Amino acid sequence: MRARPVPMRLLAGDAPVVAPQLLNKVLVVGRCRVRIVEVEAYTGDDPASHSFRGPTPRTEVMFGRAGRLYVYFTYGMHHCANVVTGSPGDGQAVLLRGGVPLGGLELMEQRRRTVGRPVELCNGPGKLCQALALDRSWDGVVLGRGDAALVDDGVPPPLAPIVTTRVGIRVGVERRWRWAVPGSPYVSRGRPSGDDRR
DNA sequence: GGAACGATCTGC
DNA sequence: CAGATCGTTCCC
Repeated sequence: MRARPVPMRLLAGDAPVVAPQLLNKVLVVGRCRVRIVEVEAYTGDDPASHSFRGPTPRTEVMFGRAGRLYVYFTYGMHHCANVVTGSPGDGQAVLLRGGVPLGGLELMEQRRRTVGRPVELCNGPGKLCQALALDRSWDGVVLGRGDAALVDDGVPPPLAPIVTTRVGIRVGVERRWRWAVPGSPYVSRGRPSGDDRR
C-alpha cells in the first residue's frame, strides 16, 4: 500500500471525531517519520483548551483552517504539536501525544539524547516534538506542503481504541477525549486522571 | 508592571 | 515527588 495524504475532508471534522481517526496515521517531518498512536481532542467550548477564551496571538492558528500545525511552548522548556481540525473560527485541534518511530531514528536519538531505546523517542507530546525538532517556528505550517505531512500508509485506526480522560488537565476532565492504540508500548507515560478503560 | 500557571519531562 | 524554566495570560 502506498502512502497518500490524509484528506482535508477528514481534518475538517470535529476534533473528537477526527482524533481517533488519526491513530496509526504517519506524521512526516523532514527525514523523520512517526506513526501516531496516542492523541487528544480540544475544542473551542472546552475549558481545558487553549482556545476556550477566544483567539490570542498564541492560539490564532487554532482558529484558522484545518490541516495546519499548532505548536505551542509550555513549562518553560517543552513544545507540543497539534493538528488543527474543524472549521475556521472553531478553535479545534488534536494534540499528538505519542508515536512509533518509523524513520530517521538516528536523528531522533541525537535530538532526544537517548541511545537504543526507540520507545523513549516519541512517547509523550514533549518528547515527540523534541525528536522531530518541532518548535514555534512550525506553528501554522500547512501539512502536506513542504517539510511536514500527515499520511495514510494503509494501516487503519484501531476498531476499539483505548479511550480515557485527557492527561495533565484540571478542568474538562469529564470529557474522555484521549485515544490510544491498544497494547502499544509507544503511548506516553502521562497518567490520565480517569480510568484507563475502553 | 507583576504574578500565577501551565495539554511536561527527568532524576532523585 | 519536586525542580526546571519561561512564554502567555490576566489582573491591577
